[in-house]
Amino acid sequence: MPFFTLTATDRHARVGILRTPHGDAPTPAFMPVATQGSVKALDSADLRNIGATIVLANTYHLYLRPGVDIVDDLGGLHGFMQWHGPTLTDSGGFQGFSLEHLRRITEDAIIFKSHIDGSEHTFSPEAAIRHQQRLGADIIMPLDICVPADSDKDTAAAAVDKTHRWLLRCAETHSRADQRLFGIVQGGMFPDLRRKSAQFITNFGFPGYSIGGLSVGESKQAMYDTLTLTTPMLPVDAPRYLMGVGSPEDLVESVARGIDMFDCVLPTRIARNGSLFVKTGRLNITAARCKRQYAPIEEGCDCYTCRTFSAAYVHHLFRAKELLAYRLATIHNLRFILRLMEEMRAAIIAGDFADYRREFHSRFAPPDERTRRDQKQKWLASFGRG
RNA sequence: GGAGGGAUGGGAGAGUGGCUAAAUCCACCAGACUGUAAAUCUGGCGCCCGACGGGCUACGCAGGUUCGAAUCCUGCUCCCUCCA
Repeated sequence: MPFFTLTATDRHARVGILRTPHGDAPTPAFMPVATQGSVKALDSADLRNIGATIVLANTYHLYLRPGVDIVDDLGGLHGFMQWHGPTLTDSGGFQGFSLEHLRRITEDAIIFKSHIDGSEHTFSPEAAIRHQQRLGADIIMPLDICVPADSDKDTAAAAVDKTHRWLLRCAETHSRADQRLFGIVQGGMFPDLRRKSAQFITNFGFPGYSIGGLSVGESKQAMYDTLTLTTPMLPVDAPRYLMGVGSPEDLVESVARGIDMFDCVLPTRIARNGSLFVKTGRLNITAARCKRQYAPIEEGCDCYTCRTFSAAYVHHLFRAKELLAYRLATIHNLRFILRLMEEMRAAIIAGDFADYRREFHSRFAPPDERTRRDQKQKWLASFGRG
């Protein structure tokens, strides 16, 4: 059986199936993020119950703690976290971006100063692959270089070239036939760089293609434009994975542009901070108006939280800082996203994805983009990074 | 009965003549979070106004000193500790 099969298309939007040694995952697929071997606040039974089919973990974090040898000893990621479905690991490339001030990049590797204890760790392309082979995920990523959205063209071009050189080294090191190594397209917001990257990478015939370097500070329009341009350059018969994306509106827009796989911390992170997805947008559950909302968070939602508890209860749990708040909120947000994926797949199969997309945007209001940008800056500043 | 100490904004608690509508923390109100250094962060938080400025009322109560008082003085009320 092939690794990936397309089963339906509706203009650019696609439905398919991903086959791995640990089971299948229908696409478009959303992968909840289990950075350190756990989708924060949930266990694998919860994941199964909300309909997750494939999850993502992070090589850098698991390498630092507990160490890939321990994960390996316990049967790899699957045995370690007792999730027996499909898995994917990120290489640590993104930490070269998110932990910018804790690393330096040479021709050979990304050299990190551990965010845990300050110790130094060299992530070469080869090491990133070796570690991922021990973690044992079904799909693995090459070590790439991700640059901020406002990078100038020289910076973005240099990152693309190095990503390409590293990709070859990763492919050379990669030896486990049961793990699929994807290629990653970079290129910042520059159409010609994206084109160049897509051409280079597709030349080598990877089983799947990731689009990296998006959702790194650019406007939504810039991201959508880059996707519109990049996706058609990738082979139709391989899965396209948009890395790190995940707001409901972005998922819909990306599926419309032909993306098959996603991962994002947004649903789980904002859940822990009391922001919950509902039909019309986001609901801050800690808001005073929820104190006496005896109805569920979202009427008609099929998640465990909404089937069982009132919004007032979840509101109370957050106010009281009860740990259950994080689990119930995470279950709700992930279920919202996974249901969104299910609905999109159904709409594509039915051939009315355009209607679904229109209907979605007519009711779902994302946060104001200016506010997002301003708040994000302040957030980074609070970390001592501007 | 005697000797001390104390009363500050919703709570705790700084502040002992102007830089104080009053630190800080909590609570409260609102917002943000996109391949997770994130159960985090950012604002707001006396009242009023034609508001990136202005006015009014405020630090137990009542007076007083001073150009100016939460801060000094007098009296009162209440609270706490110790001694009898």
